[in-house]
Amino acid sequence: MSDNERVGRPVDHSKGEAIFAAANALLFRHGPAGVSVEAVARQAGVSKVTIYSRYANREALIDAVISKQANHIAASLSIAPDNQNNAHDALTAFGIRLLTFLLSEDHLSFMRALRSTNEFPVEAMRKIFCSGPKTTLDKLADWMQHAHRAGLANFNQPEKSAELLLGMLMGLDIIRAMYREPCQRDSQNIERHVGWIVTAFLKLH
Amino acid sequence: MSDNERVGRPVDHSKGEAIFAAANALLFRHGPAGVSVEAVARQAGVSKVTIYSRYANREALIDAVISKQANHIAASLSIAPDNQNNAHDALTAFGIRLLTFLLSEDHLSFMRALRSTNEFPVEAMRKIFCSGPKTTLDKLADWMQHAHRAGLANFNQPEKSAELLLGMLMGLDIIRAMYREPCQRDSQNIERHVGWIVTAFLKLH
DNA sequence: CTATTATTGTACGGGATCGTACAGTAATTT
DNA sequence: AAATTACTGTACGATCCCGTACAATAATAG
Repeated sequence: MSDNERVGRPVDHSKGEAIFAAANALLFRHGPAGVSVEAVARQAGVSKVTIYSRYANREALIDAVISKQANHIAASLSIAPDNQNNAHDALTAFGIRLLTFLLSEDHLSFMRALRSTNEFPVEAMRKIFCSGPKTTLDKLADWMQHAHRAGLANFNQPEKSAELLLGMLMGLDIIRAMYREPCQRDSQNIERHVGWIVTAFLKLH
Repeated sequence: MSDNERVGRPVDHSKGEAIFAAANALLFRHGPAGVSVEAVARQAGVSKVTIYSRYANREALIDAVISKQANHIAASLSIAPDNQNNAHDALTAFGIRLLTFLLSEDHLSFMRALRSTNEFPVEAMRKIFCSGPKTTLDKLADWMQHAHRAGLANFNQPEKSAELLLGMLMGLDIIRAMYREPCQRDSQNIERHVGWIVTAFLKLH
């Protein structure tokens, strides 16, 4: 609507997408240091000015990429509050989804792209944490509280139990990812592992 | 000895220490990107040439800092293979030491300093991983194997059990550290947490 | 003192990047 | 066609950094 009302050459949205895609690829392949405006322009087949017409500066561009990915992660990780018949099955399904995602190239790249202090301010990191791991933890704790009231298991400390289960599921895999150790788990391995962990976890409750 | 045999102005070792300390501080405060040779020289109160007389180039300087810290970490984390009377006490002591270290400013700074792909090559990251988490895991697994043979508990899959315990102990704390969430645990909290975890862990064996 | 080595300060060439400027070209509305 | 907006390519100033060179100074051994 406002597009058709305006005169002059219309904005080429494919350029915007190319810019974002290029920044995304560069960030995940080479980290923030690799996201130079000139490299993005080169890879996107776009002029530098076009980038600056969409983002105030380099930092805003990187923030946009990180932010989008964080939202994507948040959307990917949740446990359905409805599936409350069988604790073992529900937690197993959740665990498989969780580990599959955590060990996916997408997520590993994202983790590697995250840098420390000065590249990304504490505030931005916290935002990502809240929309990622924090949300997952909270939703899992909620689910456990409901399951507890439904008499499914003895989750009388849902927050602690939720964190315990997450820790048990992840083991050292997150640390391996941090240090870029090659991932050892295929999907079958994940299923076996999650099954074992959930069984042990429920034995404690 | 070789110092006294040589003629000419002797090397001022305090300069070397100042350079290392400055590089260390800059790396942990601002990450690799903040370790410019000029900044190190400035902060160490030393000329750039003096730095280049000790390190071949910027990368060698950063490598030295990382390497030293990795060795320090490796030395800090081990479970004594002798304490095999009481599994609960031994594992609790180990867990407290582990968490205390993992949540220490030293280690958190180190983690934050570790960056992704291109700043540090995969090879360097692997070296750090092996001398850090890998060693800890292996030593714990060894301990469990001995404990199993001694009839202390049913650790018939020591590697899996060791990783499980580590995951249970860490929970989401490592992830919180990654995202620079403020650490919530004081020493009392750590003791309570570890006690609870070890009790649960042993209940499974 | 002399020879020798360590260290400093300044300066330089080479490179990369950021963000902007400018003139020209492309696409669209009126 | 005229006006308007989007986009390109090149170039530029500013900044930062690396690694080296050079002359001068400091500290030691003989």
